[in-house]
Parts: sequence; C-alpha cells; structure tokens
Amino acid sequence: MLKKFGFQYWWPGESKFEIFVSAILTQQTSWKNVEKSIKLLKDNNLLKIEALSSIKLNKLENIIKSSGYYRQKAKKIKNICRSILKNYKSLDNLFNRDIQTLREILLNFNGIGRETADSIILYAAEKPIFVIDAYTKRIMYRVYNIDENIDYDLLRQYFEKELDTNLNLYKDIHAQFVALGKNYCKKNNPICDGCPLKNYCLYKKL
DNA sequence: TACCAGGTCCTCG
DNA sequence: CGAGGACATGGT
Repeated sequence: MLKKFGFQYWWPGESKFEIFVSAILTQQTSWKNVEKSIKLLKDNNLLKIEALSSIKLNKLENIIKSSGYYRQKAKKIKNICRSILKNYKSLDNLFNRDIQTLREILLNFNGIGRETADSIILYAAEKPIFVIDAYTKRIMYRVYNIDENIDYDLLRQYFEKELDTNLNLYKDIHAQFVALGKNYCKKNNPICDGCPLKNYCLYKKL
C-alpha cells in the first residue's frame, strides 16, 4: 500500500484543536463535508477551544451543517470544549498524560467513542495508539477473513502486538487503510482492478 | 432512486 | 452485553 499510495502525512489539520474538532465532525461523514465546516470555522475565527465553548448552539449548528448530524455534533462539541476548559484548562494540558488515562477521559465525553478517541490520541496528541475504522475492519475481513464483527479493542490490540510501537507507522498504516478503502475496497462495489491487495484478497471467494 | 461516508448514543430484551 | 434505531448533509 505504501508503494501504491505513498506516505499519507495524515491527518490534515493545522493545529491540534483543528484535528480534535474534525475527528468529531467526520464521524460517519465524508471528509469533503468536514472540510467545508472547518473552513467556515476558520473564516469566522472560531477554531479555538475558548470560542467554541461559549458559542451559541444554533450558530455552531449552522456552521457545521455540511458535516451531517449537525445538531448532535454541535451540542457535543460545545459541551466537550467547555468541559475540557473547566477541568483541564487547555487541550495541551489534557493531552499531557499517559495514553490509557487520556483514552479513559476522552471516552467519558458524550460524543467521543473508541475510534474518535484513538484518532485524537494518535493524530492530535501524537501518542502511539492504533486506530481501527470501518475500512480497516472491511479490509481485514476481505483479505484475512477475520470476523466482520470483531471487537474494536481486540483488533486494535492485534495491530499493536504485531507492529513496532511507532507513532508515524501507526499514523501511516491507518491512513493507508483509508486510502485503500476509499479508492478500491468499497462497501458494495470493490474496484479490484489496480488494488494493491488484489492478489491477497479473499473477497471473491467469500 | 438508493446507498454511502474516516461513528456514537440510547433503548430494550 | 448485543441488536436495532436515530441522528442528517452531500456526492455518485
């Protein structure tokens, strides 16, 4: 995949807070729709934790509308920002603790589940935790015939056991899975011609 | 038209 | 626990 797609330099984002917010916005949503919201936030000088923690809800809803589930996401983003400022003072201060502690704190926020928590830890806090997403599961199912409904943390721990604990390696492999999933290993329409895993894929035999 | 996108939460059994 | 539904816009 590295040969095919090149190093991915993920996640796009100019700041930790931008990555943090976009991780929530992209839940079950295409990246294109998230980019519009991020641009609007920037244009309005609102891409700061202090601004979002005190913004009017319907204003935030309108700004992030393109990202879908916008009422839910607006409420959750605002609440999380408030909570971080109140309890941890700043994003950097929150990030300044060990992976397990940070993960537990993130998971306790309403609106942050396991994938989002791990994305934030890996790409914003920049600590090595392996991110599992729908693409990773689908590809592992088609290529290695793992259980489609495998538990998130079980699959994560499998990758973490097999790979060197390396921040940039974790970042890039997750990004490669997404590149592959987006371009070839689509849900109901796999484009096997040109797929770098074509010769290893069990899809047609399953 | 229908389905999908870099999920998560809530409710029920 | 695990399944099932709700949340919602934009692209193909």
